Amino acid sequence: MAAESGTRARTRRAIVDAAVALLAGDPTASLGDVATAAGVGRTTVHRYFPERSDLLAAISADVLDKVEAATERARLDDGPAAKALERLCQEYFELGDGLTLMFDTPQLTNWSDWDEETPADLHFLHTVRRGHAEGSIDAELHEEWVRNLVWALLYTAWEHTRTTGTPKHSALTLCLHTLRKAIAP
Amino acid sequence: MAAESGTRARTRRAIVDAAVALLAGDPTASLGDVATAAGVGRTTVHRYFPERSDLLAAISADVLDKVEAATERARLDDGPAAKALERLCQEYFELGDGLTLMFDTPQLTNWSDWDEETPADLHFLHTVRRGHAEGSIDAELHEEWVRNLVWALLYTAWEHTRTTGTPKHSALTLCLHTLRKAIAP
DNA sequence: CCGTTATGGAACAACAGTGTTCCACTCGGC
DNA sequence: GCCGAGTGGAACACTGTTGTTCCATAACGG
Repeated sequence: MAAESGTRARTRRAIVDAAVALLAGDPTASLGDVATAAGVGRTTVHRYFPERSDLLAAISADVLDKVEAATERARLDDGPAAKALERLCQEYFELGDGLTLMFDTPQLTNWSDWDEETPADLHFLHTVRRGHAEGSIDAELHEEWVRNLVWALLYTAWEHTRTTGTPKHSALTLCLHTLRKAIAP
Repeated sequence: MAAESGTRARTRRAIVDAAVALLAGDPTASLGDVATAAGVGRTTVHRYFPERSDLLAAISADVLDKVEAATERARLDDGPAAKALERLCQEYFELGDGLTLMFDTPQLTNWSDWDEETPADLHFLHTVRRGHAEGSIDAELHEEWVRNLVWALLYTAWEHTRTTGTPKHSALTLCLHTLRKAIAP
């Protein structure tokens, strides 16, 4: 795909970012709302994303990119697997709204890209197996369960900040504390 | 409220039950879909619940009732608090779709009834505090965090059965195993 | 068995969201 | 400054959902 002009790239980003923030709060928000939140006209949104599904696909790809990048940063292959998962948890926590969105908008993850076998996912599952082998992760907990558990804890942590007003770092601490104990052998 | 005729009570139940099952899968399902799922005409749905919000309110009340009943059955005041929470987890797990619905349809819980201070909720939080005092629950984990954690684990367990095809009892076992370790001091 | 009670279906108006077109505008970069 | 890329807004048709009304008919109960 040809490189977009600076202006267009910036507008596209504004729309996608606004959409993520908005849809995280209300997955049924209208395109008009997205346009307003992005500070652009509804027409412009349609210019970039002809159909709603196109916008959703773009969001999906965007979040996927961020997840992959976060996974890279966690350096899953370094040190004990249990510690690696904690690092990953910290990185994922930073994804914020993107996290919430993925969690309660399954239609997004069932998209073309997420063949349930994204590189990040495979790397994650592999790390859990490594943890099982080296004894740093409870062998009773199946790989998929650990994956779902991590996502659920992250979602809970964000939810916790929203409902109780707990500062983010405290929520993250609780999240990591809980994860550490849960996966310990 | 005057007792409803047997027929009406039965129809009302069919509609509410169908709505819970359907909305758990897709919170945006139309009233027509609900009617079909319940095996009644759309007109009939409107006869019982003039507006969509009326149906939602009825569902909310219904789920709330079931939560209260499940909480009763768990006998939270008996034995160690940690064990009590495990029993509660088992009872809540049986709520099935109602669980999913509450989890990702916050608009329901923000309804009139759920003043964030339902009897079941208060009893739950009180039990956690008891656990803190008697030392059976990790004092680092704030009451609200434990509550959110339990709900998240339950949701995860159900999600796990759906995506991996794991039998329900296995998912519940994983859920309880994880909870036990997470809240242990 | 007969009347009340409950239901299903069709038809309707109203509404919100979507997707499209067109035109006037403004902003950025050469 | 100028030109074209990029934008905003108005207007439109279209769709699906909602909520309403009316009537024929099925089911239930005494």
